[in-house]
Amino acid sequence: MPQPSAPRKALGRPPRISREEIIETARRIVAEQGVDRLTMRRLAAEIGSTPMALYHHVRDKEELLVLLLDDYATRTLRRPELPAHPRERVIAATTAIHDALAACPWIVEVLTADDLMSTTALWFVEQIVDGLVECGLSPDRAVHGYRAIWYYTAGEIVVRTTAARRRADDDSATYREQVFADLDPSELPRLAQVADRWAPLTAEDTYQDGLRALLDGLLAGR
Amino acid sequence: MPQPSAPRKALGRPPRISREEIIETARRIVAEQGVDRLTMRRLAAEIGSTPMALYHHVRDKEELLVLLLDDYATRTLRRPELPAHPRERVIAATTAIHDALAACPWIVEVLTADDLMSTTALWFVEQIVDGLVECGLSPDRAVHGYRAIWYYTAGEIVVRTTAARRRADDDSATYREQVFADLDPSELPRLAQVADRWAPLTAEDTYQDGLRALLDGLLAGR
DNA sequence: ACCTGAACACCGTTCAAGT
DNA sequence: ACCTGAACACCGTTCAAGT
Repeated sequence: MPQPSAPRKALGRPPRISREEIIETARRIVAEQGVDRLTMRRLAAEIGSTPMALYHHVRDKEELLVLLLDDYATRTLRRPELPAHPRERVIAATTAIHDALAACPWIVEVLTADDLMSTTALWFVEQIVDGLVECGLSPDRAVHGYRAIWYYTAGEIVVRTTAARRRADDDSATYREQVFADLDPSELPRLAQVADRWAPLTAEDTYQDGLRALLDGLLAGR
Repeated sequence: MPQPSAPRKALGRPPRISREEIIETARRIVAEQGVDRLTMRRLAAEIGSTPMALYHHVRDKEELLVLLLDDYATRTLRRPELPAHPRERVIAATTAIHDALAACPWIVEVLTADDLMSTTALWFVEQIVDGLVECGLSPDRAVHGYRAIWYYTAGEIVVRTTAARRRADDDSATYREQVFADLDPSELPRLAQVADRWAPLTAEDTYQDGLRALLDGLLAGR
């Protein structure tokens, strides 16, 4: 969401605060205290201004968050050397996005937006769609395939991040333990069977495995 | 999260409001006005009581939301006749959960919780894990497979729901159109190629296709 | 054009007291 | 045991006015 950088007529007051300064400060607050603490009022205070001054530079809090995600993406999403083999290229591009987002838990609030998180990410989407086409999918099926990959990836991040947050707040972990301990083996035999391994099993990072399975399935018989 | 139904000593004041009444009213508010409008204060007003009376029956707003999801699950998740064939059983059980959640957009706030949304859902999880085992996966791999399916499903719901919400607020749709219209075909050729079909393509419901692909991949060569 | 102050219309939750 | 009233410590945003 780049603001127009066309030279503006120097009429009226010179600006005291800039969009850049706002985003920079917001980034610091989020990094130090978490998204929950990022409020327009706190941000204004931190910047040494008033809440309303911010509204002259961003439309509302929603836009601020999108701006922040965009800033994060351009800052951390470096284009990697991608494998020549198209299937591996899809894996590598997807993993790059995944890892960048997963390292940034506050993103969940914004992430759940849509498929288009930032123009910076478009290059990665291009790699994925192109890789799928080179693997033999029609362009239309490649877009659908990209969507499936994105659902899987977004879901993994959202579920894991929220689970981690709960774990920090604690208490609900014990609730799950309780449920699994009380399972009736005659009614839910499989779950009873894996009950005591559930926590470590679901804690394992199987993102790549699932991604490869999904990709295999998308490309099967083509 | 069932409250203990053991008969309580009838000491002190008889309760004026019950947990059931709270959940019932909360459900009505959410149905009529959306989750955003569900506040402790509004709920209390609607119930003809004070905010603080609520805190005698639920720990906090978080718990209220979980209670509400649980209520929704037990109310709408009817166990369907499942196909005998294990692969199709996994599909059917997953789709049942998916459809119930997808019909309930406010869920996203709570859903992103963890893998354990409600004890009512456990039966469906059992069907999925068991189906995967019968398809030849080890119990451990079956749990991982279930997780991958859950990531995909949760992701689809979260992404679609939030996209729909944005569309209602509008304005960001035009932003995406703009981005796709301005694509540089020399830099992002595939995206440029599908740019004008992007909206209809991503609007298509391909949940089942992706799910089947994922399942195929999880079961491939086993 | 850019910023300020005051206000509006809210939140979730705690605390002390009442019945 | 259950409920009330008042208060605490906040929110995002609008509006009218100042420089």
